[in-house]
Amino acid sequence: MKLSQRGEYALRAVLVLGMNHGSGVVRIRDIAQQQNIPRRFLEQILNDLKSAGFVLSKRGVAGGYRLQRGPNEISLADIIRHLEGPLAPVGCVSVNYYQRCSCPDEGACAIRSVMQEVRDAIVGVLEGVSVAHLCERVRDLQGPLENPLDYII
Amino acid sequence: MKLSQRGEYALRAVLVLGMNHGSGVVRIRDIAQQQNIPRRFLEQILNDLKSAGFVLSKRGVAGGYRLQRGPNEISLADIIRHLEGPLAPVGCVSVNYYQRCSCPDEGACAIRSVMQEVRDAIVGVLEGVSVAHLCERVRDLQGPLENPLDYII
DNA sequence: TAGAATCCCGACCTTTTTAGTCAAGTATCG
DNA sequence: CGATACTTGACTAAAAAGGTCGGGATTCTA
Repeated sequence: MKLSQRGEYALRAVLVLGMNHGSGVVRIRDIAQQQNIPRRFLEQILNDLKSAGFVLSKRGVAGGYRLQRGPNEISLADIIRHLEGPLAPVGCVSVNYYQRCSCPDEGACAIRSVMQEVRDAIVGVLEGVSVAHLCERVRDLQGPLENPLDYII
Repeated sequence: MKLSQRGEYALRAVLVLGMNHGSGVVRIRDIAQQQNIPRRFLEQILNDLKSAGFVLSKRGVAGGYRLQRGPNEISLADIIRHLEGPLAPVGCVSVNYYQRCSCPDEGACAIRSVMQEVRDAIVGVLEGVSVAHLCERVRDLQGPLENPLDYII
């Protein structure tokens, strides 16, 4: 039931971009430094997020990344699904990535019905939280600061 | 956010033992056949469940496995935790297997607070379902049958 | 228009995990 | 005794995880 390191890094990076939304692009280097993420690895991840349409990039000297859509249009579920595949604990209860399992009778499988509930619980939380919500939480958790740049994400 | 094949097999096997609780032991072979689980692999898994104290075994001709504790004393959370480790999606919100993560300030980490909720949601379901509950669901899902042996799990 | 900064892309690498398999041994029943 | 089951530990192949690296393509600025 694990989120991979890659997935966690992606969320942290997106959150940084969320906090800086509206004020130009942010460099990979800065995100990596602030978040303790290996720079080269983060490059790879952001590239992936870019081809998935979550972020945009700008090349050259004043280059960097920013969110493509608004922070309130991206849910954590979206991001994690793209990076990790199904949110469901087993394929046979996944809505987006259904896969039949090897049990004798799927329709009457009790384990499946429990996993269904687990899936719904997970999705319920993750669909309900957008990047914008996440940014709000950052502000709530850290109290009001003078300078937006001082927020530690 | 995945349950491994091994974990799924374990749950299925335990459920079979749950359904047969009180009527002696069940052979590996029978569980494997009924549940489409590779026999040798299942041996390994049951052994693991045995050393963890979930099941007991009996050797020899009329040998097999049965639950060690009562079906209502074993929750799915227990089993999965033993097999897969933490239920939490990230180590920094795990109660039983806590591990610090690399983010700058864990206390004020917004992602962590969301993952906390995800963890609680997962644990909420899985702690609440015992093997006995699972057996009930089997009966509910399949309707009342003549012979207890006819239940397909 | 050169050069520095930045993203871009694909290949590569190492370690760990997953999903099994297998052989030989030990206990038990009849 | 001998057939039947569990026991134990080693072994393996394939995939995933977690990165690293070199060199290319853009863009800004002096």
